[in-house]
Amino acid sequence: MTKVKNINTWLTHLTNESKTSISVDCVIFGYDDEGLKVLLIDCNMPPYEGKKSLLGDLVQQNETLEDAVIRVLQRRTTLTDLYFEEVKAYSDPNRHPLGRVVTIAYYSFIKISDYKIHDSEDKHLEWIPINDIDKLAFDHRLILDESYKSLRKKIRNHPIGFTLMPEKFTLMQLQNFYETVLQIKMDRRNFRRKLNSLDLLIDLNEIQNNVSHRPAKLYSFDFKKYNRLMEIGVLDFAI
Amino acid sequence: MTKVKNINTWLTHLTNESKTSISVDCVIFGYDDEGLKVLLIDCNMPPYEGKKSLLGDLVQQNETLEDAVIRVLQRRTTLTDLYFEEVKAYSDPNRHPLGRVVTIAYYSFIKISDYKIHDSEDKHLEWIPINDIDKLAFDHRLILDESYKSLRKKIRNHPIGFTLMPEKFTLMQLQNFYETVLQIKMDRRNFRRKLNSLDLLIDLNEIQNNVSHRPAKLYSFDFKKYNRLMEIGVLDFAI
DNA sequence: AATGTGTGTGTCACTTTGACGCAAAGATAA
DNA sequence: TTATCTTTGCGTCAAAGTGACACACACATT
Repeated sequence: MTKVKNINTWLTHLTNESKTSISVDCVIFGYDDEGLKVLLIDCNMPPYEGKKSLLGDLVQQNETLEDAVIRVLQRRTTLTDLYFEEVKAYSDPNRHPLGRVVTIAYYSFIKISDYKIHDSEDKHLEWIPINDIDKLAFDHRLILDESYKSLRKKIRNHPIGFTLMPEKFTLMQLQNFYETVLQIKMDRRNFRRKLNSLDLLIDLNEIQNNVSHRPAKLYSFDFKKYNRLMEIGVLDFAI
Repeated sequence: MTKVKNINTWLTHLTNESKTSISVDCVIFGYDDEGLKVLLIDCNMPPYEGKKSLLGDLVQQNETLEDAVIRVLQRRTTLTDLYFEEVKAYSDPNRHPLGRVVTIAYYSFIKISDYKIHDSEDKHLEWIPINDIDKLAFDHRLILDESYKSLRKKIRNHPIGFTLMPEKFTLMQLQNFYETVLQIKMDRRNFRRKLNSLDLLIDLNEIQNNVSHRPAKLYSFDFKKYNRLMEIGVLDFAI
């Protein structure tokens, strides 16, 4: 009987030769009234000098990948309730000039105003509008593209968008958000009908003021109701 | 200016201390007329003696994760056109008794009849019906559950199912497949209408014979048309 | 008082979905 | 030969959802 070497069956020792470095890379999407942006950092590493890259770091021995992601995300933010999703692992042996580094990509999505960048130490850190991004260092352009695709899919079925709105928002602000992120146009009346049928918006009985046109009504999102419906599994959230 | 240590910005050397072992684990789903099964192997590793585990292996220095998956899948099969999907990375520092092993989980889905198991050397390898699986070694039960969830989602929007049918199949065989995998009941007439509206089945103008009831018509799947429609991006595949 | 600008609303035609019953085809048993 | 069994194949109806589309209103500005 041929002994099939397999890490899940027989005892094997883990040799150093087969160990590799693991990193996490985060596509940090940000939203503000200017649109959708991604947080990028200057990369000084040959041969990618002058290019920008995603934020990431090596995973330490005693932490999970998620721990590492939280570390990367929290280094420059005061956010505690961080949202992130795993996208994919990238493992081309030549993807990193320092040697073999397998990276797991994640994306996050935050309100730009909640993200405090300490200018003095982070001159090289910048929010770049998604449509202005050209080539990136490493395979980060690929990672970005696949993450963005993943985000667009996710956002239609999960209320991520609402966490990025101000506490009180108008329906037009919300629609702009979806149009910007999804890069599509939506019909105003149909959008409103859809949102109405979800029945997850709270009409605050307030209106905008100081706008030079008919003021819009303000709403907030009913997170409580959303969570309740999700728990009992009765929610068809789709925008 | 505080230098932010970051693998994507400044040169750092990759120390051995931060390197870890990486493995891939494959949830190999199989389908035959008895239903949906998973290929499992006996695990002799303390403390999991007597339990079963997924198939997996360590990732070698010069291969991608996908290479490793193909290696694991092809060890016991003659299949060449392997389908697999990445599910998620599992990185709990204590998930493996041999030491730290980060694993990336994949699932595959094949026709059981296409999978040749060499009995003599693989007595410990077995197809287990999905509903008969109890606890597994390591965190493999969790991996299985999340993979199965992922598969159920995928299968409604991708024609994976058709590759698991015999070349010629009846609509009832196809419906059974979806009912088995999704673990739901479907209305026969509505199912047929749906399939018909997709317009991807070829009516072979043949019927079953030697069945003790009205013989069903035989169909095959129009992979050519499917691929053509996918390329031009005009296909709303949903079952 | 007129203008500009974004807000708020309803309808119609079309498609999709879920629920549902009955006759036909072949094999088998009486 | 006939009756019975089992599975196939088909159509309709009501309900819900989708996409397209136009006009009056409210506020600020001039």
